[in-house]
Amino acid sequence: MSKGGITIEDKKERIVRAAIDVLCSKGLEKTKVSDIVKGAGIAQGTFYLYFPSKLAVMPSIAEVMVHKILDALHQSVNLNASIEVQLRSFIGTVFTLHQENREQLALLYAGLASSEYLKEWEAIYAPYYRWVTEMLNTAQSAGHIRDSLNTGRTARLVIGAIESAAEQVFLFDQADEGEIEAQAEEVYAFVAHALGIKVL
Amino acid sequence: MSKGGITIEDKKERIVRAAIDVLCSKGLEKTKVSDIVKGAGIAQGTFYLYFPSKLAVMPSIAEVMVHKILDALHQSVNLNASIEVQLRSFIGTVFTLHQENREQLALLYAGLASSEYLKEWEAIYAPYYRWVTEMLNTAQSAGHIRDSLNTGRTARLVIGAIESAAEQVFLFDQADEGEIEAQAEEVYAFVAHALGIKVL
DNA sequence: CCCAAAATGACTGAATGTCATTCATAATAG
DNA sequence: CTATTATGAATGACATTCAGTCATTTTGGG
Repeated sequence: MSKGGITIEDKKERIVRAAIDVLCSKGLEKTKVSDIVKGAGIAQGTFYLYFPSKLAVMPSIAEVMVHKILDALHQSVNLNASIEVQLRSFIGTVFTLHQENREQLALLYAGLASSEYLKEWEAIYAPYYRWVTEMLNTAQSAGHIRDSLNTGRTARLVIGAIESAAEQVFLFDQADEGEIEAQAEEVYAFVAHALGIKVL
Repeated sequence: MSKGGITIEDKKERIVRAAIDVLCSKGLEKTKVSDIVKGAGIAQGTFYLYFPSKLAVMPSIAEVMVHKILDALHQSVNLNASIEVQLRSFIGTVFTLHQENREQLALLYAGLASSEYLKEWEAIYAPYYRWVTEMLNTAQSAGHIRDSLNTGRTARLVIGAIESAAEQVFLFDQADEGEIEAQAEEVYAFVAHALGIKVL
């Protein structure tokens, strides 16, 4: 606010935070820019100094979410463990994240899909894809998964499969614990076979 | 327009058709209800006799798209062929459809994801899931795919994997022919292994 | 150095224009 | 004549814009 340049109070960040808050509680359609600026404690016009339109916040929100996912994965997936164990924690983590952030994630898909922001998805997801590709590379070098797969392409397929499975359980059904567990187990078997995991 | 009850000119259908047209060319945000009614040749207010809001057309559009997908699949996938051949035509068909209707499909994801219509996805996709489940059931009974998989759950995973692969090629990249072919081949291998297809 | 004067640009919020939605009325049909 | 369906102008809600405000920084004359 004053002193030595520390508290520059990044407005953009505050807007994104407020946007996530409001959007999650009111949904995409019912969220007014006036709600967001109220949450961020700024004036209506200020919003437009940082984003050209209401929807333009979406890519920033997406980045925050991908960060969250990667953080969680870094923490829970032990890259030195066997590929089976890694895959299980991967799936568990994604499922937990979807359970805890279903609104945010639903929001994300809606917002990014809308409008012209689809293209940005690729860039935003890039670090996620890279991380999984790396994981597959290691496993492949070690001879734990089939040689015939292309790790880059397959990373996307793995992510797609696991995320769509998680979405289905948490977004559409209000599934009970057993249902969730069964779905997680099914994805595990599906992906494990797809990767051609070799039991040693 | 008059005669014996034949040309009742289903307004609802005309609205949906017009909506698909306009939405595809202008995108979700830039499409005005006035554009849709102009395309359908009706008055502004008439729209609201058939749909409670602009977004409410989305589920109807989704139904049309799922119909289109199922029609194409019925036509191209020979249920008497081996599961390998069925899977290949399945993938080919989905890829072709995504190539030819990328705007419609992008639109669809955006529109359904928006707002409260997410829940309807399940119902709209049901026949699609059922069809794939049936395909897997047959293959499983014949011992062509692994016994351990649950066909219902796996049907969703298969659809998810194939569709997300197709989206990625056509929505984000403007991939060349070779890239598309490579992606299709990779999904085939992925799903074939996932299903545990047994070579006879 | 010191202090006005001038420049800067982040910030504001009322004003504007664009739609989605509604509603009083008209047309049509049974 | 009544019920149903259709109309399109009127309404109100909002996203976006813009003419200013104000704190801070820069300038240059003493």
